[in-house]
Amino acid sequence: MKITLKDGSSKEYAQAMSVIDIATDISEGLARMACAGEVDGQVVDLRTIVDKDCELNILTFNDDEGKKVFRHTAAHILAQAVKHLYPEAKCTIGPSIEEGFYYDFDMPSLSREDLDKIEAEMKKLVKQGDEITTFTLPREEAIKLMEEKNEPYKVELIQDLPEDAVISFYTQGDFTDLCAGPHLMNTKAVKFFKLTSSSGAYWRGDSNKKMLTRIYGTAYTKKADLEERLEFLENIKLRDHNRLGREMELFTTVDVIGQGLPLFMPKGTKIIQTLQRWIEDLEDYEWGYVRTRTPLMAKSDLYKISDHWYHYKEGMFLLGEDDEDENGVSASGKEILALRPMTCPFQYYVYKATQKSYRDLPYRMGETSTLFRNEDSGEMHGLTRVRQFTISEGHLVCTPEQIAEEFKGCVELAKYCLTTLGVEEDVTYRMSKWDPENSEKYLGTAEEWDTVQDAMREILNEIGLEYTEEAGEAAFYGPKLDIQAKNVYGKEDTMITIQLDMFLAERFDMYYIDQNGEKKRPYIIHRTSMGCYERTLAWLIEKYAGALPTWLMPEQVRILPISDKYMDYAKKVKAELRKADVKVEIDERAEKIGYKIREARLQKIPYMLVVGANEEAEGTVTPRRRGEENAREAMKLEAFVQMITEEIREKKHD
RNA sequence: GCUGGAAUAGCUCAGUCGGUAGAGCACUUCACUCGUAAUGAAGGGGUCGAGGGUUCAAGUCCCUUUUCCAGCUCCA
Repeated sequence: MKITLKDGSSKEYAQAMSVIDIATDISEGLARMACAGEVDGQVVDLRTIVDKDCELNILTFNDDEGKKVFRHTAAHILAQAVKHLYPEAKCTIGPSIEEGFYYDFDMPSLSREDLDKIEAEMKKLVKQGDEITTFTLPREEAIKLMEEKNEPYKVELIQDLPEDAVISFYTQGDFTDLCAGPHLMNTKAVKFFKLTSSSGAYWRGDSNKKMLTRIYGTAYTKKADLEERLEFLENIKLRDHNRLGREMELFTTVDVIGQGLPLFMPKGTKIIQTLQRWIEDLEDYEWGYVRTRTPLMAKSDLYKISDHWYHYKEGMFLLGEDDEDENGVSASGKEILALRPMTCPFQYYVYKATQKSYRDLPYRMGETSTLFRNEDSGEMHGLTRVRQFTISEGHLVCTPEQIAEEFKGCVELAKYCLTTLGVEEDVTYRMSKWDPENSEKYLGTAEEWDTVQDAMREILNEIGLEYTEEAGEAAFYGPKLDIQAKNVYGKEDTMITIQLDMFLAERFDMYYIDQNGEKKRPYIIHRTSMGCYERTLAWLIEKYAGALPTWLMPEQVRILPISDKYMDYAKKVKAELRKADVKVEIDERAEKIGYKIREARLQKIPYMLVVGANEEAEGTVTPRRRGEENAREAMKLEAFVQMITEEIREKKHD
């Protein structure tokens, strides 16, 4: 193989390479494509064979960096193809993303047919195989070049670059783009790609700016990898909770009821009830919580004390007139009520209702709390983003000395919940900090925020948690530890949150009496143990493709009599299982056994019990476990009852 | 809120040039009483999301609107 350097010299390597791969010339900050690939069927990482003297750092597609370069080049080919077919289109930006790339254009929106045409043009360009070259220009000349090419967005991008920035361009054939690089050496490498979709996207991610047309695509070095990816995208639709949850009759929506207001059907309700009973008992009997039950609405006065009225009014549903004066009184003289978007101030008044001593602390309040948030119409999604939802809400009021220990307890409880549900491997931890650039969005001063954020960081480090830090994600009253999970499409949501609140205790004048008989300000932790039930159910459906662990299933066992001659025995089996609190039904219909089995399988029932002459004669059942249908062995009814009750009690999952 | 797509029986979908609304599954009834992924027959079921317009005539064309979907923005 041959690698050409910027100065024109080249190096020959002994291996004969067949697949195109990537190299980056670090010393010049430029990218070059080299030939790499397979030797005796093995993918070779070129770093292992490159002569150090040539100062080449070779990236392959196995590196994240290599994937980025490869797909970023695919984005440029897309832009070139779009300019060929739509000369009026204006280029903006086109980065690589996880498993693909996109490019935003100022142009009219596109249909699938349009995407197919663009794809065909891209294939032509790839086949043509233009060399990709680069050059740099001083600022003024760079602006001039983009003005000549009538690319106003590029001009804006250059103007926003630092004065002393080196402004680089990449050219392939008749297309030149402002770009920091690096890129492949030649377009012919990007053989296997697919434009997956197009949609709108705001220029610079700002909803006040123009809506552009974004084209998404994905690209791979191997045909098999591309096909595998496309198949994966097809298959995840089958796990999508929004589709599966409706198919399984867990929930539905009704247009006259409204957006973001799902209706739980009997099966979905049963699952949530099981989760809720588990969480409430866990908190109360193992973690020392007391339970509260507080109103779903309150006068605006309450939210003014908490400051929600000023920070979050847009997100609240107001009852009554909404043309209220500064005192929250409407033109008609009626007081404004608002549905609650959170539980905090309600539980604070439970705390305040009786005088607390340091001996009462920590005071841990739990509530299965329904909240209302007026999300914008385009934001709702299935069960993960709704306007009314129910969370395992809680507030822990403690002394300064207790705060670290209590915070750790909350993390431990959250982890226990995740582990029990079998999803602890699927989450990431994020410390959500305030944004000093936007301090008006938050209560308090920079010093106060630094103090409490340092305190949280110290606790997290003591626990040994792996976490990222992100500015601008905090609540207005304090920093959060957010436990994040991705849905099947890769979108991230907060599943659990644990927050330090350093301001509201003072606003609500909460205190306790310390050892010296003096009033002291407590600290408060806001937290959820398993977050929002709607979102958790969505997550579990996608995690288990609808086949939830037995303990959560609304129907755990279905008895399938061969014919109604065995109905009496079926009823006896059912009674035994009911006695053991197993959720069990009999399929009493006069259908053939094969038909009943088919239906039970489609409904992902954990256990089917086929009962006929043999079972009746011997007092046995023949359990057919979900997913292991071919393993069928008769066992005594008592043995089955014991087995399944143990599985349910221990909340086993696959 | 923004961009685009969609909405026809309970569900999944077909419906050509504007000319009497269809299939499969599901449901009901009857027969069958069955051993591990669909027994057979018959029947019922529709203001074609809603409102308006064009037309002799609208599921089909136009406008408005609601909901759902994919993204963007937002997520205190």
